[in-house]
Amino acid sequence: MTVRGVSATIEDYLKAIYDLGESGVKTQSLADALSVSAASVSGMLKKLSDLNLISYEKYRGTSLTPAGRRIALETLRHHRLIETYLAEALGYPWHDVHDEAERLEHVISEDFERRIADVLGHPDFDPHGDPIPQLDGSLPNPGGRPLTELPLGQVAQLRRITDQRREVLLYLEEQGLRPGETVRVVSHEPFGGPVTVAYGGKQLALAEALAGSLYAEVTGSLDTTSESA
Amino acid sequence: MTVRGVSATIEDYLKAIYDLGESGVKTQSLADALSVSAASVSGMLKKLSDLNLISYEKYRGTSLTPAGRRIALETLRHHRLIETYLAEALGYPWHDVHDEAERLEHVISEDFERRIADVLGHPDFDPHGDPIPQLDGSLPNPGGRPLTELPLGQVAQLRRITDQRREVLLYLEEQGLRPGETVRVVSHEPFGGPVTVAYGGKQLALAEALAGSLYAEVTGSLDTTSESA
DNA sequence: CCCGAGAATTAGCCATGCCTAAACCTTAAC
DNA sequence: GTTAAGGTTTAGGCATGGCTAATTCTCGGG
Repeated sequence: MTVRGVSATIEDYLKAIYDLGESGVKTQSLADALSVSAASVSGMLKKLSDLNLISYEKYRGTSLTPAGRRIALETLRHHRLIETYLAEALGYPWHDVHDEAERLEHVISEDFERRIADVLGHPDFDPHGDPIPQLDGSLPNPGGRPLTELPLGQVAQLRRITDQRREVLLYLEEQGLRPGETVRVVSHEPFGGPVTVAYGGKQLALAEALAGSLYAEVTGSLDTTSESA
Repeated sequence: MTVRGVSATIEDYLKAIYDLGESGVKTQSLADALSVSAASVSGMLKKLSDLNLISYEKYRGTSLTPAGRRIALETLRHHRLIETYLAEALGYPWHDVHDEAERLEHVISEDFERRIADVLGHPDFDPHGDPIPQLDGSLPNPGGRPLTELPLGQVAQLRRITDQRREVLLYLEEQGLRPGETVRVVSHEPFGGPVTVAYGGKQLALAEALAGSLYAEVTGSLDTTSESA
């Protein structure tokens, strides 16, 4: 168990429920997210319900109680602060921070949390652009829209990548596509076709699903030239 | 379980066996060190023996095999590097690093270890003056002798405090007695009497047992004036 | 040499979380 | 409205690591 009186496993369940949505989280999606059998999830949901961390009606899905949400957000804050610290202070590449943070998040003290937040100047976002839950439980607004929803030719700044898979992040890194980059959507083929994005003098065609996990903020509202509209 | 294929519990047992001595470590001392019942220790010793991490004859005490020692040293290296990092990079006070390191040591990757070692310039000693096991398995020579064995009046530099108790470290810190300080033993009363040490313009009388856990290195071999010999 | 004290081990049990297999709901299609 | 499929829960186990109580061993003193 961790510093806060619940086990690391429980923290992982609450975190997973949190980012699977506001309510009606299904057993099977949790099982998938946690790489665990549905039966195990059922057992744990019973337990979390007894602990008043989730509300749960059998066969009906689950959602966090305020107490459960609080723990989920604290854990997420740990995770994202650690990711940021690993990148900023220890020079970790972007795509390597997740796994390390996944283990560290459960064992650091509040003191540790405070100290790295101080060193980092109380950041709002982690290296993937994900918002870091604040001490008061609020979430900074991440802003931006998925590349799939950006008008063609619109110049925008890449803000966030929500895909968590290491290989995907590694690929984007290799292609030089990371938060902060200025991008422009050149084309978006219909029927699930690829999204082509221009940035830093090159173009890249992305699967639509992947493009949907990249969020960019419109900067100057300047449209541009070339093979856009 | 940790990065290295054994559980955090096993790492703790091996670490405890390691610093309880070269051989013939007794069940009860392990139980005391780990705050666990002697029965639990017996069970675990059986298991560690099956894993070839210790050699163990029932009722005869135990000692580490090379494989066990390797894991103990790796864990200790983690622990002491983390302690050093917490103090140097995050401004932890001396007496707070132990508990935090105790949890972190089991979950950091080799990558993390390498990065903090780099940042710290591959130190030989942690904030308590304990030697940090090196990558090749060697231990830097800590040097120094216990204050109880220093000739009266001998000027020496405080190198190491082996007592692990937080309250004790806090006390020494409050008294300004920390590694690096120049000290001189003023008196040592017989029959377990206190050891009085002079440093930084003040004097302090320490219990003999405590004085025995403070190690100092003779610097200039100058004896001095005043109420010495 | 024997005996008792104290240390160590075994026996039997508990909690946590995981698993597979079997039973059970819910729902959508007919 | 019935039914079959699929998702969910229950039943029954396993591994880890802890506990207490009972047993067994070792060793020093007589």
